[in-house]
Amino acid sequence: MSAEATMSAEETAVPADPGSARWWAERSVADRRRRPRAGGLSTERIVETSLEVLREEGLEALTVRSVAERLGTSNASLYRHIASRDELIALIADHVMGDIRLKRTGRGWRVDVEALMLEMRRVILSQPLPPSAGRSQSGSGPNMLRLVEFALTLFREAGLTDRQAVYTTITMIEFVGGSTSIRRSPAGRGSNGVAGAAGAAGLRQLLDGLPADDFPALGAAGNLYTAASADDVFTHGMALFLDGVTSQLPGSQ
Amino acid sequence: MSAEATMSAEETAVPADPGSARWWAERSVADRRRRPRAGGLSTERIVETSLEVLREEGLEALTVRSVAERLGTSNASLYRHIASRDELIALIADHVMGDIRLKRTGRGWRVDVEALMLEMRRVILSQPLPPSAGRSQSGSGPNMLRLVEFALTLFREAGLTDRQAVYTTITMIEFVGGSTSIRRSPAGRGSNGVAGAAGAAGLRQLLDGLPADDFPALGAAGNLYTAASADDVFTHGMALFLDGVTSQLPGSQ
DNA sequence: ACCTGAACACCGTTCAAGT
DNA sequence: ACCTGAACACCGTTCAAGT
Repeated sequence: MSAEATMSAEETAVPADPGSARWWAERSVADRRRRPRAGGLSTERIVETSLEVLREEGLEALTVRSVAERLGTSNASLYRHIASRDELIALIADHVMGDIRLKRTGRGWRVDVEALMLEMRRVILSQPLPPSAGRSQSGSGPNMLRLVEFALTLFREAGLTDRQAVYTTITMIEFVGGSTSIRRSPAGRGSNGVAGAAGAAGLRQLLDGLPADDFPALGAAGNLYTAASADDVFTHGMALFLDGVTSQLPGSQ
Repeated sequence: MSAEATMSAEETAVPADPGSARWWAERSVADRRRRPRAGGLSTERIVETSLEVLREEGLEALTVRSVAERLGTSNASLYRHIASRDELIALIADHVMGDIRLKRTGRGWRVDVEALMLEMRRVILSQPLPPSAGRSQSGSGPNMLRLVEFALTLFREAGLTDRQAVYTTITMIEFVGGSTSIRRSPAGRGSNGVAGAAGAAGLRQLLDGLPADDFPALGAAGNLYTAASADDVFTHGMALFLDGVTSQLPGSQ
């Protein structure tokens, strides 16, 4: 009864944060009572066009105005389908996650989880939205739920308890998200190919300016720190994670 | 020689991305030739005032204009100390990391690393900048380098090779960063206390709307997924990480 | 019912002109 | 050398008025 009161209050209360679970829930309800016209605007067309803008001009150029212009309408028209720019970004963030392919190899949970993590990383890095912009807003979208369902299945079959499977799934998503958002050398639009090299040179320059006495470990391992590639670090971190999961399985003494 | 050419070219080439290693390096050079006046503006005063704005009104209210007004100067004056709003955010992001206390317990590497991770999480969550905004721009700042030095020391003393210590340190930072930026139920400024409860209710509502046949695992573990607290998930993920590190130590067969 | 021109209330950033 | 008024070129969002 009090649960029901909570449910119905959600419609009228403070508007839900774009990308939050409640926002996705309310949006799917609102979508059902929508009656689209042929040839008219639609959320999908808006998202598709937004991706074009992002790919060609980057996040800062993604304005309600630029998307409307590309669609040949007034910017005010978009507000019939999205309530704010933040909602647009939330929709894009989950839409892009739809590119993640979920498949079993038949060679055991560890191989499958590893493949899933690599696939997540590939999609997050190749998508035109900066990882930092999309991540916090995509966690509860339909495509992410699909991924959660898949990961839960893998971990349960591996032998984890339901509770362990849930926690491990969330941890996996957080880890992949974290490892894709830091350290992409010069993030953003002005991406000339020199990115990686410039990043390493800048780091070298930074370490050289440090007082050696205060940073003995960085002095000793600095070259490795400078040279560490994001791919290698991810591979290492993924192994740590998988080893950790293995140590939680019933069989492992 | 070609290395020297690279170094000197960096001053004149494309401006460095705020928060990137090169940006921090160039900034520390520029800072040395600055000659501040008594009672005048300074980067520190600007950062301090920005934190006030953030604490009281949130990220969207943090404008060059609002900071200038609070300082009693023209907004144009800030551009003598920062080149853009993004630079301001990068400075804030690292400044806040200075609150992270680095200390040894004397009870072994695992206890120390665990304390460090909890301390990072505490500071990142209590700082007024949304984790997603600060993270990608703080990785190479002076306070983060201090933390890297400390973590490298712990992992080297634990028995990891320099290469393993470097990769493990980066992985740790990425993991803590990732786990703090997803799933803070309704991120942002409108934070009333009901945050967590509303987030759980929204998630419940979302799962209830799912076709049960397509989501068997979520159907079975849905309650656990809805109820999982961010703290518990972090504790679990941290254990996975530490178990993974343990399995890489020389002693572990 | 849908769409949109025009306006509102802002932004970040620049620069010529002041002290 | 430092500071700043005023302007430039934008934003997201709203809403009355149209079809």
